[in-house]
Amino acid sequence: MARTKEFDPDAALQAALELFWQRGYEATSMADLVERLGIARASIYATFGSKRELYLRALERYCEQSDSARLLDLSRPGPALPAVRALVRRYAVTDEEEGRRGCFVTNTAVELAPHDPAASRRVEASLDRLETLLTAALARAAAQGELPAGRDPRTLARMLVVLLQGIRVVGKTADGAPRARDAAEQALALLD
Amino acid sequence: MARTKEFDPDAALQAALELFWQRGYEATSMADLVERLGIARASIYATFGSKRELYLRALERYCEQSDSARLLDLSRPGPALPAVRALVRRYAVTDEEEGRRGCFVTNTAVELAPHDPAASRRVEASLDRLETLLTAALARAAAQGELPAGRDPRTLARMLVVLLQGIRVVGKTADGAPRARDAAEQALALLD
DNA sequence: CTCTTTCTTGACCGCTCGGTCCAGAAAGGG
DNA sequence: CCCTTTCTGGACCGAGCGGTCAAGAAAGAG
Repeated sequence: MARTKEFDPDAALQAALELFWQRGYEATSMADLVERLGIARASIYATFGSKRELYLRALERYCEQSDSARLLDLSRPGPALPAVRALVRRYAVTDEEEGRRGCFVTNTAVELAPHDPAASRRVEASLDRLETLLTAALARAAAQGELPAGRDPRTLARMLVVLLQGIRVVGKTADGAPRARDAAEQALALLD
Repeated sequence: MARTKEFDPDAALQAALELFWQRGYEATSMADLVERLGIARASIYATFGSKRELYLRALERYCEQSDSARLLDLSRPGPALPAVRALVRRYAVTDEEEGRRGCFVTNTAVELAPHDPAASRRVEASLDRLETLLTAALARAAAQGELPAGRDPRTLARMLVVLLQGIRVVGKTADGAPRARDAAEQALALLD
């Protein structure tokens, strides 16, 4: 009935996600996006509405991707504690470029959440989701006798969630890696 | 010999600090600063050079202020562990406005450090300083028998530094407070 | 008082920002 | 094949950006 889109909106969203993730919201201009996505300005607006809406869509996509990846990591049958440990350690060991980029949710929490309710809600949802997944894994660990007595899965999960956010912050600086690694190992000592 | 300044550069810097702290670098315009500082645009440029230099000066000032406050907190003679605990807890319990503002160093780490070497260096210096202060306090605690055997003060300090950064991140969202509180208490369990 | 020097003020600069518009291209239904 | 509909590309928009400048006001030295 009418002309079809020439570009793949999903690929465009992914490209936008990567740019916003790397540079943040304010520091990314529409001109940057036009260049990176390889499509015209008007097509971006026709497809995504506005810069802010595009950002929020990208954030949503990021959350979906990392949520499903973490669900996979933490829900494998068998021992639960090693999976938790592995996840925390993976946050702690990153190369410098990865560290500079950090976590898109963390970045959004700091840059936009304080004055953007929609962004804040998504950040909150993402943290909740991670906390829930970790709590479930730790509860499973407790049920399987992997956890010392007297540890509360939810409280432990909260500590880990907060610690992971901190790791993404200190990872932004040049020599953040050793700090992050030590911090992760020390926190994991609470699981022994 | 010549006309004297009519405004107090120190007060102006403090006002700029508060504005940058609240809104971040990119989201604060020179027009905002002119309005808030109550002095003319050109006077700001004559005194501080550029928006970026003003920001870095404000950051430096913030670091000096919080460093000396924390030095006072952590260097009081007597038991060292309660001071550490109190500091961590003070990070964890904040009202909503304080939470939204967060920590200026954390904010800078996320927004500017990845692409501004000068900002990155200052963030790093501030984290180093906090780590050093905490390490010293924990070493003192260990020497006074307040700490369980087998705990390394530096590693513990790194864990706390990272955790505090995380607290400042989750505090940005609406219901971050309970998460932060639980996380702090759980982490402090490592000091028992 | 006058001269020199610095500070203050607000108009002004070129540029980039996010966002819109329109003319033309392309695709499918009749 | 043509007509309707949507998409594309780029020129274009007003607003706001960071930064500069020139003219006048004020203060101390002589």
